[in-house]
Formats: sequence, structure tokens, C-alpha cells
Amino acid sequence: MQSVFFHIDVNSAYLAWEALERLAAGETLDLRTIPSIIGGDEESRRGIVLSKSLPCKPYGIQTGETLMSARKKCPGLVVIPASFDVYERYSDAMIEYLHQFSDRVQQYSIDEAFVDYTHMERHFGPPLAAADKIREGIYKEFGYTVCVGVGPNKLLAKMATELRKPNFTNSLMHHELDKMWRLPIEDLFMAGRATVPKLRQLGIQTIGDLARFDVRYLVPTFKSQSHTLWEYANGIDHSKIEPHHAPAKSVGNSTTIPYDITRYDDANRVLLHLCESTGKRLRRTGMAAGVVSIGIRNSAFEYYAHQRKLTCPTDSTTELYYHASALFRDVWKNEPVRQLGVRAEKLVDANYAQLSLEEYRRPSKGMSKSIDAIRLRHGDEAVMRASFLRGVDFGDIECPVPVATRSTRYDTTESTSHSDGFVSSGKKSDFTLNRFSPFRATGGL
DNA sequence: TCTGGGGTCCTAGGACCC
DNA sequence: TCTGGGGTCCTAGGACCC
Repeated sequence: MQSVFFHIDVNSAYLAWEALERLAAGETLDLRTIPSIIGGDEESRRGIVLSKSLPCKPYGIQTGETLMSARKKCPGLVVIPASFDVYERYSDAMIEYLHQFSDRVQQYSIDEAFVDYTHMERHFGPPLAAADKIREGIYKEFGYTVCVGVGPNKLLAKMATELRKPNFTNSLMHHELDKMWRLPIEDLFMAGRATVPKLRQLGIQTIGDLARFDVRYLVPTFKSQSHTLWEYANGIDHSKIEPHHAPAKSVGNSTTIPYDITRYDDANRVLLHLCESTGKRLRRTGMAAGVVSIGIRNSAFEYYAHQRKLTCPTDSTTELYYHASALFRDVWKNEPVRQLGVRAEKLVDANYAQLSLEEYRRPSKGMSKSIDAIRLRHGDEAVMRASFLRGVDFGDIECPVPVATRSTRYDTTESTSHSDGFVSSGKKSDFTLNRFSPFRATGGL
């Protein structure tokens, strides 16, 4: 029995979903009918184009280019900041819809999914007809267009989706491989920025060139990657649908600062903020970090990271911050910093995480949880760290602005020099969930 | 074009142990 | 002792994806 897979890819996902969300809220203008993009924060002036409407095409606006550059190309461009929580809702609805066609559905990213259609023909007809049914069904049900790729495996289904856009069904079966072989090598899945120049060096220009290449001559350059690349070029892929997203192996947050940070204290406050959001996500998912890492990008866009294994896993903001700050102190080269990141890695179940004696003595863990609870009820700004009260403007970082008149101070009894008091501001605001990506973005499919 | 923010996986070298 | 080899852990860095 020949396997059949579908790959579903939402056309201009963020923009389409944003447009629909606004129409549903009563707006009359459909963003899809004017030159518009979903991009970063306008004020930080460092955003990029994440998604664009079809009318952007004549202006040559590309996904990934800076907002400034896009604006130059099209002065009347409408720029909308991304609302990932909204897009996740639309994404989840689509996944649920797809389940009527097969119980083997894999959410691959926020706007892509795989469906294993093997053995399902008697329910919904031949693959191409079923693929059209999905494409038209999604449009009827939700009002946006998708491309559907049909292939004998996930790789070819995904490659098929790219053949014609938007709103098409394409097939790429084994006997149709020449459709893919004609494409330039950079169109191959896993042939990225670093790999493509090396392949070209070997005289490989198209996917077909790579398919015919003697794999032995790839090994010196690409090592273990050689066989994967060669197999992909030949349409070979044995990966299975993974219907349940695997538990996250790491969580983290990073941010680009609107101006380059040059002071140690400013960097620390950004780190603290990042530790708060990371810690909150850990606690919400019941995980604890066995490794803490920080990432630094300097004004020359060079990136370096540092990590540290913890003697005992933690989900406490204060502990994350203690380590993040120490790591930063260890490696910062005293150069202007434009981006900072904090990651929690080697995640373990917090319930099984071994607690050190020190942890027992500290109130920090319980306190982090209490603060989460207060914020859940009264908003993020209901409780804030005293160190934020100076109210430095971090632009796109949601740095709480002090509004406290009557404040209550909670002191921690921690012995670390990095502890911060918390201040209750009494201000109420809606609680917004931190963006959480349940999706796998792996090296493979 | 001067570049966001979320991830995963692989490799290689050094430390350390037997 | 001037000298082996294998295994594992830790860390840094690079590559890819959306």
C-alpha cells in the first residue's frame, strides 16, 4: 500500500488571520486588499516583515526585510504588530478541522501541518480530490486560503506545497520527481544559508544535480549531514507523523533592545525581565531547568552564548536571574549589546526535580508561584520588582511603568545579593498569556 | 535589506575517571 | 612513572526550521 501524506500551508498566515480577526471585530477594511504587513514593533524601528499581503508584491517587499526598507519601497504601507496569541487560536482551529480527514495529524509549525492520508481513500476519495476538499473546506469554514501538497512522504508533500502559491493543490509523487529536480538547490528543505554555497562549490546548482551526485563526495564537506541531504534530493524520507507534540526540551525568551545597552545595570534589568517570563512559562508547564543559558548579540550582530549546569533544577525566577546575571558578568566583553536572551534547558518535571537543602530554605519558589497567581487575577503590573520602579523605557520590552501610590513591599529573606523586593501597584490590567510555542521546529521533519 | 523571536539537533574539544 | 585508550559529562558554537 502506497503511503500518502498531505502538507497544509496557510498562505500569508499572520496577515490573513489578522485581517479576519479585525473583520470579525467590525472593521470594514480587509488588510488583504491593501499593501499591508505584519511586522515587529514600529517604535523600536528594528522589526522585520513577518507576513505580507498580496498587494505588496508589485513593490517588491520581501518577508524578512526590515520595516524601514519595506516602508521605503511602499510609503503608504500599513504595518501591524504581530498578535501571536490570536494566531495560535486560528492555528488550533485549523488543526482541529484537519482531524476529520485523519487521526494522524501533525502540527508542524503555527501555519503548517501534516496529515497522513494513507488508507483513508475510501472515506474521502482519491488523494488529489481529498486535498482539494481540505483546501476548499478551510476556505469555506474559516475564510482564508491554504496550499496543500500531496506526496508519498512528508518531505515530498512539503516540497509539493512550494510548487505553486497561493491557494493550490500540488502533487509530488515518485514519478513526478523531475518537478522538484528542476528547482534551484536553495529550495531544498535543509539546504540553508551555510549549506548552499558549499553545494555550489561542488558544482551543484539544482536539486537534480544533488540527486545525481555521488554521495561519497559529499562526506568530506557535510559529514553526517551528507546522506540526509542526498536522500531529500531524491525524495527519500521515512519520518512518521508525530501526532502529539513532544514535551519542550527548552524554553526561553529573547529581545532586541531599541538602543544598544552599554551599562551593566541596564543589561541586568533586561535579563531579570526575561527570567520572569521564562520562569513563568516553566511554572505554568510544571517544568524545571537543569541548565540556564544566556545569549548576547552585540551591535555588530555577532552572537555568543554561555550556559551553566545547575546543581539542582529550578523554576524560580530569582534563581534563573541569579545564574543569568552571573553568566552575563562572566562573558560580557563590555561592548554595546543589542539583543539579550535567556533560555532554560535540560528541562525536567518540576515535581520530580530534586530540591536542594538550599532551595528548601528559600522562599523564592513559593513566592514566584504566589506572584504568578496574583498576576493571573489582577494583571502583570499588579506585582512588580522594585528594581523596575525606576521605570527605564525598554521600548518593546513590556517593562512595567510605576503607577504605585500606595505600595506594599514584600521582602525576600534570600541571602543572595540578587534578590529584589516586589511592589504591588494595585493597577489592574488584563492578563495576557505569554506566547508559548507547542510546535516542533526540528532539524528534520 | 544591516537583519525578530521561538525552537531543535549536531559536533568538537577539554576535563575527568577508570 | 613521562605514559593508553575508552567512556561520559560539560560547554561553546554552528546549522537548520518557521
